[in-house]
Amino acid sequence: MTTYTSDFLRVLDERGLIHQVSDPEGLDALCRQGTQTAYVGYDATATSIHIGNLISLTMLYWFQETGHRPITLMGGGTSMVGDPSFRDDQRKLLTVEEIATNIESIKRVFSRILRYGDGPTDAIMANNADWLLKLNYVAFLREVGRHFSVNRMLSFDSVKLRLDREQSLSFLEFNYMIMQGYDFVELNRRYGCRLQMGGSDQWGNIINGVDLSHRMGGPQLYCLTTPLLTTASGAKMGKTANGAVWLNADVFSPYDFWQYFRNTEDADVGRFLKVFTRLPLDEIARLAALGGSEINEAKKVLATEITAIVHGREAAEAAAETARKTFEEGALATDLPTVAVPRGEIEPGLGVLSAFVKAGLVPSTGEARRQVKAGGLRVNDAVVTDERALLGLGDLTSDGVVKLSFGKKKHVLLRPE
RNA sequence: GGGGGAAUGUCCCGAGCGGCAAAGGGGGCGGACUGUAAAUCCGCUGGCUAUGCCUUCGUAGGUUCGAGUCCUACUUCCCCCA
Repeated sequence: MTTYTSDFLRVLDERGLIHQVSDPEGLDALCRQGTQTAYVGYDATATSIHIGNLISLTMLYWFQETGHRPITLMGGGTSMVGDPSFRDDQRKLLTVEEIATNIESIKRVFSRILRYGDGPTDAIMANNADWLLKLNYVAFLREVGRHFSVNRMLSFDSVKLRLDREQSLSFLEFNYMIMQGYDFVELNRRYGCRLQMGGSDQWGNIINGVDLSHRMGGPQLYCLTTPLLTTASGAKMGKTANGAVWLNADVFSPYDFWQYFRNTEDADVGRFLKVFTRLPLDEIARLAALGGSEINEAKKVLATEITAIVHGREAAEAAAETARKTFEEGALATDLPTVAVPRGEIEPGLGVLSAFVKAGLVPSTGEARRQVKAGGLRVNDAVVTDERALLGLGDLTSDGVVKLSFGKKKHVLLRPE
């Protein structure tokens, strides 16, 4: 299947967002028959979703753009269990309160990307806690559980890792795929949802839902997954020294977010532009073709466009400007990430090592000490050579801050107050 | 049901005669070179109020001056027999 005739699948295909489709012809035909409904499920296991999730969210965006109705499903119920897919250990169990907090926090990003409301193609926010938590155990087993074969469940790649690693897979977690399968059927009943999308690691879970619908006498459902994004040198995307690249500004600043994409490898620029931004394909082709150091221009466009989608145009421009001042002019950009320090701590002299820890640039004074030896720390652009040096009010620049740098790229301003 | 084996540095894999903060990789971070890229080379890769102190080898006890290393029980997993 190489040529799609529906707007939706054509766009996804052109942008390299399709990894696998359960029935390409069938889905293509369906998408041409007026407004359809599709969903993506999001775990509530953290206070924010990350760039891995941004891809599926982008698919929902294109789904809506091409005249359909997207559903974002919050895993209020499934997060009580935890998805064991491709994990080598059990997740820690979340409390009901943690899940509720996470959902509230996660929701904020969705409304930037999708248009919610009551219109025919307005997005719907659903929560599987609404039906999963009410289920009666035995009734559920008889109605749904009987359609699942344990033999088959054990054959899924998603649990292989766990089994091969000789780690226990609890019955609790084993139920996850059943719940997710049931979600699909339930969303079909409630909203006529016919398609579930997700990352390629969700294929098994989604297919279970497609299967379950069959067995329960429901309509034909479809599954579409995106490729797992890796960088050209093979690393998984979205990991930094400090953890994942989150979409919520309070856990991962727009500036850091912009920087993350600014540092994209040359070989990835074209692909990332297609996957993450909404720029026209001919414009992307032009940018990706830039050679040598000119490709840096394309990286800036990439960074600004994605940041604008997630954090808004204004925040994106600000991040770009801060970066320009810092890296291209070598000037002090006053809106670099800033950490406030009580005046009382600086006045008597604050140890350089603990200053870097306070700024969040290094995790411990031990690490700071090592970095001094390696020449990786700088105060106001001067390399720190003495680990016992003290920072005082005399180190404040004319802007009243101290600029701390870790490596060439990470900068934080310390502001006494 | 019986017998044998495994679990190591809270990223992963993996050595480890009773003196061990524990070999070696991978990954990650920093430096050099560059273009805030890749590749390459070099260094680092438990914590701290630091010539010392504290916490780490599945969990809990025990033997010992001293235990990752020996003993006992437990947990999880693998293999063989039934």
